[in-house]
Amino acid sequence: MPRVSREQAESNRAAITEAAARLFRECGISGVSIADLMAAAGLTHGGFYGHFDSKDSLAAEACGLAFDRSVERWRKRVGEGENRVSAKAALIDGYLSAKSRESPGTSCPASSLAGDAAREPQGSAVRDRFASGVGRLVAVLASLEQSGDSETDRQLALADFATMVGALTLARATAGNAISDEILAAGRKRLSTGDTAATRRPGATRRSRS
Amino acid sequence: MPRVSREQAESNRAAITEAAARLFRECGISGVSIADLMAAAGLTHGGFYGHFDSKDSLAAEACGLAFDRSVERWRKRVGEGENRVSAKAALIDGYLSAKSRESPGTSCPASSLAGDAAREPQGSAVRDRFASGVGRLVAVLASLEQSGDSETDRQLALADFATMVGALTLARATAGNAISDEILAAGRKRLSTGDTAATRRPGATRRSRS
DNA sequence: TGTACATCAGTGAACGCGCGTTCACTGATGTAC
DNA sequence: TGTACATCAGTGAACGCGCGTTCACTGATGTAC
Repeated sequence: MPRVSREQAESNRAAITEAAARLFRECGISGVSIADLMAAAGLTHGGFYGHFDSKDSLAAEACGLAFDRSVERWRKRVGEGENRVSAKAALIDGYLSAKSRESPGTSCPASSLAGDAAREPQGSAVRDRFASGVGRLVAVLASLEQSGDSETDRQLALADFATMVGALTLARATAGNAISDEILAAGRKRLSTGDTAATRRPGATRRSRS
Repeated sequence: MPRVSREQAESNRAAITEAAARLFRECGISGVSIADLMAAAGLTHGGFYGHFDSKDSLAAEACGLAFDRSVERWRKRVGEGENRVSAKAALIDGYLSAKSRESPGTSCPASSLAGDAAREPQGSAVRDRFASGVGRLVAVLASLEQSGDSETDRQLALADFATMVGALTLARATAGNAISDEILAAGRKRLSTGDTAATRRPGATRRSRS
């Protein structure tokens, strides 16, 4: 049955990358074997090196693909929002949801792959894709801020993104424990109302907002 | 040379756990072998099962130990602060520092082990220790809030902690790229000034604070 | 206190297993005429 | 358009390696008298 059309081969390659983008996010890069990956794409393991130089090289491509998809989805949601505030609220509520917590394979790679990326050697392809992906997601978030100053917008977006990634990551690591839902809720509240310790310090007046 | 005093054996066991608490945070649980661990404790790999039932069982103990140390350090810093505000500022500045980013082996396990914990099966000992550790760190943070309402204090602490963990995790995953420092700085600013998009929305008045 | 012996902490070889990677092979695809 | 042949995508066995775990062994420690 071997020797397949060039078109089919290209589609097989894409299927491997797609499977990798999902499985690496679900199980970690070292948690998935080449055989697992190929089986998920409907192939046997031997053909792998006809498509990729190494597992690492696939990991970099899969990481890039996962970020591409996330950026794409964020942009789409932003386009659907009535205004920046509601678009941002939709993004945050989707991000910090139980559904998102339970589907690491299809949700934000900045959360599901951060641990893997942190342990890749500096200068590795996976790390490069990761950093670039984070930058692109932050840029989408920054486009929704309205401080009037682009530097401030970026700082706000970076802090918001850190809260989103931290809350989702911790919620996943504690799933099954009551604190997991609490973390998601606290993250949503922080990002929608802006409540922080500083705005809550005694003597500070709380502003109501629409 | 074998057969060592009971006292020495106990100290060897402690050395293995200490090494594991450091190496697991640095390299991930699956990134360190039993032989690595034992060598780091000055022993050979064969003696491992005289001390622990399995690698998993050691991982749980090491995870617990790492959190114990973090909680201890946080409490100590809190005790040293002149007041709650300055204690919290010291905690945050230490947490979101380049030094902390570069020393995952001795800093907060909530950041360095979150990815590992998320991929452990639910109900596993490692996950239990992780969730319990997160709860204890959040409790220390909550004791520094002063909203006047303990439920609110807890929510503020959970959101702050998510920001801290997210910023440190992302900073580690992007270390070597300019965005890494930006993330740490944005996290520090958010947690010290309370700036969020909501407090920055046009028309919102910023309060100055001491 | 001193002696004789049982215990058991640590050693290092060995186990089975799964991994990333390689390779000889197959036979449908693509191409040259 | 049809034929003959070279190409090469995919197969499955095999490779070397490192892993978690087991085990027979050693000899200092701890204990019973």
